[in-house]
Amino acid sequence: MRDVAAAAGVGVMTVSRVINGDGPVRPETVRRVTLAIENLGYRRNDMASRLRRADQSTALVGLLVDDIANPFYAGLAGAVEEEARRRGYTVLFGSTKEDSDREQELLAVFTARRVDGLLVVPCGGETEVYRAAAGEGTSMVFVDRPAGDVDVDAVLVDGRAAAGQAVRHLIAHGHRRIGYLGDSATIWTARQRLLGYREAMAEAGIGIDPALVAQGLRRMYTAEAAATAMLRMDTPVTALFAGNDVITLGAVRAIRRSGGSVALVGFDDFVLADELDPPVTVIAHDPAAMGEAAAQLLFDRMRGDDSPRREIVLPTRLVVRGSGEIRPC
Amino acid sequence: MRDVAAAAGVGVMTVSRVINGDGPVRPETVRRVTLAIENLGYRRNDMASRLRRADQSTALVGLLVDDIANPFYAGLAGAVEEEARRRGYTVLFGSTKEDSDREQELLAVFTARRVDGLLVVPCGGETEVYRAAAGEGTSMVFVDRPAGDVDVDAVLVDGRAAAGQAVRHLIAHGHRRIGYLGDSATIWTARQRLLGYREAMAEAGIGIDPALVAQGLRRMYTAEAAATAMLRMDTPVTALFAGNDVITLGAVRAIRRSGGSVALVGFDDFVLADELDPPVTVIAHDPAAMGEAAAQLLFDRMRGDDSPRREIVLPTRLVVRGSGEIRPC
DNA sequence: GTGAAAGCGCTAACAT
DNA sequence: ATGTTAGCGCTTTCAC
Repeated sequence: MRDVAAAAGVGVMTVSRVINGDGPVRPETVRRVTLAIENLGYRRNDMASRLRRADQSTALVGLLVDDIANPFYAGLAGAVEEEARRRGYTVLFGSTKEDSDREQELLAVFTARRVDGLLVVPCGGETEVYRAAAGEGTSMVFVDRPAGDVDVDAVLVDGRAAAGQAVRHLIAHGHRRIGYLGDSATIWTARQRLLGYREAMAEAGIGIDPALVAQGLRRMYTAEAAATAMLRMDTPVTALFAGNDVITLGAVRAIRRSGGSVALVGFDDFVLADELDPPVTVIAHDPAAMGEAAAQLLFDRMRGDDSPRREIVLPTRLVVRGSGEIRPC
Repeated sequence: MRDVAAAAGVGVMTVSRVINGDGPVRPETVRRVTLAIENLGYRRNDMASRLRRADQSTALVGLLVDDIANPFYAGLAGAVEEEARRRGYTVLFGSTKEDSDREQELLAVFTARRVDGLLVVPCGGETEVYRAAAGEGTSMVFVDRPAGDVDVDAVLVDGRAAAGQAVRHLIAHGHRRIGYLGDSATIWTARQRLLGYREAMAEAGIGIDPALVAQGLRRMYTAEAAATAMLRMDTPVTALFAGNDVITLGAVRAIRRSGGSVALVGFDDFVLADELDPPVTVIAHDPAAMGEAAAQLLFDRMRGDDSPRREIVLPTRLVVRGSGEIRPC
């Protein structure tokens, strides 16, 4: 910048004014400075600029998801980036892989960079880390899950009600031996969905066989194995409820390989669900809508909205396609 | 930091030394400073710290993809983030949505933030922007596609050869009326794949009917419509080659809806490809491997490797599953 | 309209 | 082992 000022024969302050396009500068001076900038290929250092600025804003938001490679979080991330870009913000992102240490590390890195806002899919674990990360000019919004009793906005779906609806749907089609396939119990959404399953079963007066409840399924193949085991029991399941998209894929594979006709309702919609045979009945919701809502909430907070904690519950809907309407033989 | 220094009764430099864990400080002093840090809830401003540092590194890398919501780029992003995190770098990301203006804007934002490295899936357009972005302490690597004649490393697959292999595979199964469904001709990969298609057709002495070449398909539904049109011609296609994952999904839908048995080979593998009926034959390659290779190359460059431009070509393989082996009736 | 000086939060280079 | 001074690249404040 000093070089530019020297080349244009002006002070650094004038260069600053020209770059920022504010403050009074004579058109002729603007031209000279612009020319010098061109010639020297000068580009302002945004970090240095922001350091001295009054608003103390970095125009940075951090996004922490379970795993960006998962289509659900990828869709969410796409919406978040879109909202951020529209407002002139840049997105830092990280995948926690459901590891608290890693989450804490990423949170520390982001806050050290003084992000203005934080969008977090919290993994189960100590909630103290969130309190430490938020505050002092850093707003925070939870996405997909809340975290303990932390006083932070959250955008969620009612997985408990939706899972209940899914399981009641299976029960209505004559099933009583219904298997639950879910993610780790450390994850709030997984617990909620299991709760919905239990409630629907209890409502119908069906006792729950512990062998029909598989938890901790983090990958498609483990889900497939768990589903296969349930299909090969002495008294096999006649229906399965799968707790998320990845698990549903595993269940689809297991059912197809078993050859039998077993009912299935999955949580989360996915591409090609309607092209499988049978098409897969799911509890659908919109990851992009979730990202957008969360981003909007976050930017409201960043703009100074200090109203009480808000919890936005997005709708889910049961998409009937065929796999969930198979009756037990 | 001054507050901490005052509270601990030391100079700011001692605080700096304690935070960075280097330089000689008496254990007793360390304790006092650490305590003051705890009490005041002090956290170093990473941006300010890096501004003054000698290496002039921001520990930031930028990732620019077509669309993060697309599973292919999401997988790539996951690998990039993993490699970056391992090395203590943070990832900024953006989706260009194949819009040159948007790409240029994001590149400008990233370079203004002085990212140490840039991983870019370049969209077709002026190549001048890349020259402007790279250089001056910012390394750059292209992923998935090169850009014109810009002297920048690239990690690619040989889409031309792979597409040729796919089309020859269809020809070997007796097809002559083979439709090409591809993305915009502005995209290098799309052009390469079309080239492979043309070459394989020419090799077999099959003239290309322009009506069988559909380009510019950016979404599943447009691809579906284009495929449907080819299936409903007076002399319909007996086989389709789909230029990417999204287009393949559209083609699958079109074929299933048409009810006929039309052969299909798709570019890019996708989840559930083997669970469809018929299972989909594809040209498979690994987005995560691509992200990893690109990140490694980038970090090598950032470490000062100034060897001539490298071009890493990752392998593809034809995964025979059924849809590509259907013979014309 | 423009420039000089001070300072954002921190570290390099030298003191002591 | 610790403190002091200068300065990273920029903007604020205030003087001209």
